[in-house]
Amino acid sequence: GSVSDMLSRPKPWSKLTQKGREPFIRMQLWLNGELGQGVLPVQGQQQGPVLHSVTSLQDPLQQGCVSSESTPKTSASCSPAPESPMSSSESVKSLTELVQQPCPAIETSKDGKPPEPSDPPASDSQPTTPLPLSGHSALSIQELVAMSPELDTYGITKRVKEVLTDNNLGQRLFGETILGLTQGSVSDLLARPKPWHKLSLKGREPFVRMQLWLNDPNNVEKLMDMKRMEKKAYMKRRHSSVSDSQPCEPPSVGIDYSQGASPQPQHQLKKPRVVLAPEEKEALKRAYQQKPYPSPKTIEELATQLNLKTSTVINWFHNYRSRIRRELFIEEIQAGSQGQAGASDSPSARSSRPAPSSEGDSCDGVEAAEGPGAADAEESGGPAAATKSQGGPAEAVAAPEEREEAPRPSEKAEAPPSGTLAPDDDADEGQARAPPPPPPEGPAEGRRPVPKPAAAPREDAATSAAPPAEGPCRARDADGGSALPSTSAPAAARRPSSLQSLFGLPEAAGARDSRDNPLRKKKAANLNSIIHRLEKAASREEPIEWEF
DNA sequence: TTGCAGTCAATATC
DNA sequence: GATATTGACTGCAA
Repeated sequence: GSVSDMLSRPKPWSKLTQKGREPFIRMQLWLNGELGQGVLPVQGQQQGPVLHSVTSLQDPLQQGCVSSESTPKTSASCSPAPESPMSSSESVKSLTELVQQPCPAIETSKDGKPPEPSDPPASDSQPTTPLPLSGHSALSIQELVAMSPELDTYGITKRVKEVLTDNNLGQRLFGETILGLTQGSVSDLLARPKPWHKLSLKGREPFVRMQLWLNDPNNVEKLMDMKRMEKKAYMKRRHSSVSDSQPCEPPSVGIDYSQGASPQPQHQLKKPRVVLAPEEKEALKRAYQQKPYPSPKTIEELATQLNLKTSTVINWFHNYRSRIRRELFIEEIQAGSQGQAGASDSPSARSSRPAPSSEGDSCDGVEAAEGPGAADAEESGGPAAATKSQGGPAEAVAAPEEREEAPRPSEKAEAPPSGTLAPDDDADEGQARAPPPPPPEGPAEGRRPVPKPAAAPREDAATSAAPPAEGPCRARDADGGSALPSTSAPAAARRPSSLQSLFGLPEAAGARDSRDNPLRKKKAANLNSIIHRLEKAASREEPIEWEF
């Protein structure tokens, strides 16, 4: 009965409650094939009156970046050509904001008349800023996300970046206004988008929002308006404060910080940000290479030796693993996009970005530099082919053992003394926890004095801990030394030793172009990821799908 | 309890 | 001033 009623007497979008809109969204999705295929042939109705708005909603998602497959039919069918962008944009809004507020005038009348005249830009845009999704809006967006077809995150971010730069719009404004995220998050998101399938529902939300925004014909204007308004507000504030002459009160709560009474009010609340010294990072990286998943004991030791809080060490490992993983994703994407051209792997990536030191860094950051081209070659051992596709993972997987050889003694030459980290058991434990890959091989714990910069005493420990075959290490084999040592980063100087040693990069050591760093990192990361998954799989026993 | 995803927000860099 | 980096935090899942 409800269906009948709805089909025969659809209410205009603007008159619908959030709940009332739901069926229309579902219908639209269904029409687009996003929902299970229906049995009913719906054609004619597609354009059905009501849907317009709904349709638009959907469209936005589909256009543009939807990954290839999904879109086809949809677009065709549902978005009647004429669909004025407006409508879609509107709908976009609707999705996001609509729900939040009483409806913006989006009316739907039958055809997509743009009921709501192009949007009154500024004003509404701003007020309506979807961001902070709260309540409903949040829900709706979530629903949208859940039902959204696969989006090309890389493509979306690319376009967003273009639009922002072309129009001189900042990440902060965009993030706060459109995504509800801070500048840092936006930057990160735009620079390192994860592939859609690796994102959680929550993680997909920003991409859906970006897609909607991209499809909004007035997107730029709205943002510009926001910008203007912000500026005005700022000026206004400034003026007022000036006029007051007083140092105006700090925006927020500042308040008492001045008084002596409570010497610490605010301050104490804020704990100073911990900034790890390069040496410390190095040490941690080395430790990571040996054991991406250090045992509590190892963590403890690392913390002690580096004079850091254990929580800092723990956080560092979490962040590092996570970031390395992301780097990999990007590379995969780039590789893929670029061509899959050859072997997907690294080559591409690197080629594209020669000096990705940056990325690399994510890991190490430090040295990335590398020699130009050459590196690549090397890295892949065989040139290109190798890496990614290949090697990377695959091989990795396959061969853990091979790599194992690793223990490379010599390399270490430099190894500094220190040492002792928790090598021994750590090794076990650390990895142990998860069915470690193949560590067995070498109990190598060996603590060898690793060269590390003086600073980090312990690192060597880590390092020293012989590379039990850690993921990373293996990498090296893959291509030859290039791999991991990356960490060595610190100064060029040190690199030789430590890295090599760790990873045993053979000759590479010498050569090690910097370039590899990034590579190595990637590989290392990749390996780690593989290992981790293997471990999980082992524990679970289920087959895993590797996508390398 | 552990690991991870997603973010924030302080800093660094450009 | 804008953007990039990164330590820390929150919430969730296994």
